[in-house]
Amino acid sequence: MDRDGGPPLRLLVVEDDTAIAAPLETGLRRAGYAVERVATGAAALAADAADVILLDLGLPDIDGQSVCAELRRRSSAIIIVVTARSDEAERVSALDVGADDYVVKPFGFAELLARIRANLRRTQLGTGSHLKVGLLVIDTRSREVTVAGREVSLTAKEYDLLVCLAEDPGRVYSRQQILERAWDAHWYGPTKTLDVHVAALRRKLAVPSLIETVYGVGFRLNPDLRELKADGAHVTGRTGPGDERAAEL
Amino acid sequence: MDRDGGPPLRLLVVEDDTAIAAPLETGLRRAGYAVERVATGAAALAADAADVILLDLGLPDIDGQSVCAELRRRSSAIIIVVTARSDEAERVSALDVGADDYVVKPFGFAELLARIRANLRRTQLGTGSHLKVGLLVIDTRSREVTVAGREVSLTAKEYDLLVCLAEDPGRVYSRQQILERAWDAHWYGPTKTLDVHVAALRRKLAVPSLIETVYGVGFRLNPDLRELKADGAHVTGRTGPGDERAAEL
DNA sequence: CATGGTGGCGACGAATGCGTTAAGAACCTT
DNA sequence: AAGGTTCTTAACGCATTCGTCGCCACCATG
Repeated sequence: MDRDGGPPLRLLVVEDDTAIAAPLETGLRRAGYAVERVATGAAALAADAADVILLDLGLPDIDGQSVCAELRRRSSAIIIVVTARSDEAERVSALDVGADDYVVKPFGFAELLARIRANLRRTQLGTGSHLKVGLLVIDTRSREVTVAGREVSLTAKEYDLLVCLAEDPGRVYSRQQILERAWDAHWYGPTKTLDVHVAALRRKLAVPSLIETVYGVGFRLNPDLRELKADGAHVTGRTGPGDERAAEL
Repeated sequence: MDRDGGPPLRLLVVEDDTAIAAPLETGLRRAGYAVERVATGAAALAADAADVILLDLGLPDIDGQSVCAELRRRSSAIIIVVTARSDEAERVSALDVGADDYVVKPFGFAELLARIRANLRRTQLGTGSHLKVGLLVIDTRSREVTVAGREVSLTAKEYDLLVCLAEDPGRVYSRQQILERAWDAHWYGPTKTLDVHVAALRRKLAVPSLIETVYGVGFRLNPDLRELKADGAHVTGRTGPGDERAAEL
């Protein structure tokens, strides 16, 4: 959890509500970050350079989106915006103007740490704002997605869903986990809508085996798909049903 | 919950009702956690650092939310609050001050374990993604299972069952225990279905001695099976021509 | 060695999970 | 307000998995 070696990463918290900011600050400090905190957009823009910026979009002075855009203009820091539950539009537009990621209130502290780490990992790997999984390339800045070089245009939900899976290729996510990440933090209700979106995604990506179904569990992104096979076949890959033949190899 | 040979995760239970805490404690211990238990908020704040904190909000001394906030201030542990069904407001505010998740009373033990695991997975603290027992390797991230390097594809129940046994190799689990963990917290019906699944597992794993039967008690995973011995028996190793049990369902 | 209790496993119907299509609801744009 | 997207829900058919039953093999007593 603490990354040892090297100077501590500088983290800027932009949050006006002290009740939220205070525990956040100490928690992040504990996790090994050098934390600075400001309460307004103006102060954020005046603050020292940071490696990671945690930006609440509901600020008292300047509207969050402008702050985000301006911060991006001045620095290449990782910007993670914090949004209220319902505000999908705001979230998307923040991402459009340069945020790298978002967390939805109320968010768990552990989740926040995980998101920070995930983004750090990505940028330190030199992949910048790109998420690559075999044939699939996701530009998280522009929200552009290409499969085998061909660009695909996705809706907001489709994109979120895909990014969620792409953040850890090969890992199996339950429906609940996906819904919590790409829909709402504590989704409660039917999960059928997810299937419909998965179907839409598969159709658009045009490589059916990219998103695999793990029967009775959930979905995962196929990490081993390095080239376009003429696999006209439909449906799923791995964990096939009663596939005893796996025993001989 | 063996995280690649790392030390056991430390788990703190904050609960004043002994009738609830005691079984919880033993159950969690059995699941591989190093459990400490305290009965008051004050004691919780004084306790040693933990990786996971299970916090009942209805404490006798300090109000739960303050304890939660203070715990978060001091540690980046995963905090899971326990609330009564009705108390949604309290639950939400606990999440606001830093809790990572919640479970609602009355909760099933299996659900609790699942919640804990889910959060560990999320934080990648629990990246003990590999469960190794001799020939057997379980990747809990991708749910891939290999025996002596051969990949085996399992159904959801088979996988759960295997993981349950693999979490403490060598330990003998009663049928009831296994059913409660891999099926549902309160299973009262016949236990015959378990036998059928064990049979399926043995067939798929193709190493019959991996899952051992303890007559009159239950099952256990054989922890001492370090290599594939081609001892006399024609059942192991390569899928022989006459061995239709491993080759066909 | 007979006997009752226990475990192994094939088979089959029931239950569940999944993919798809289509229709309504909510949203954004014009 | 109309026309377009996008999201959600319902419905249906198919595929897979699960739980039960039945039969036989095995074990532990006396």
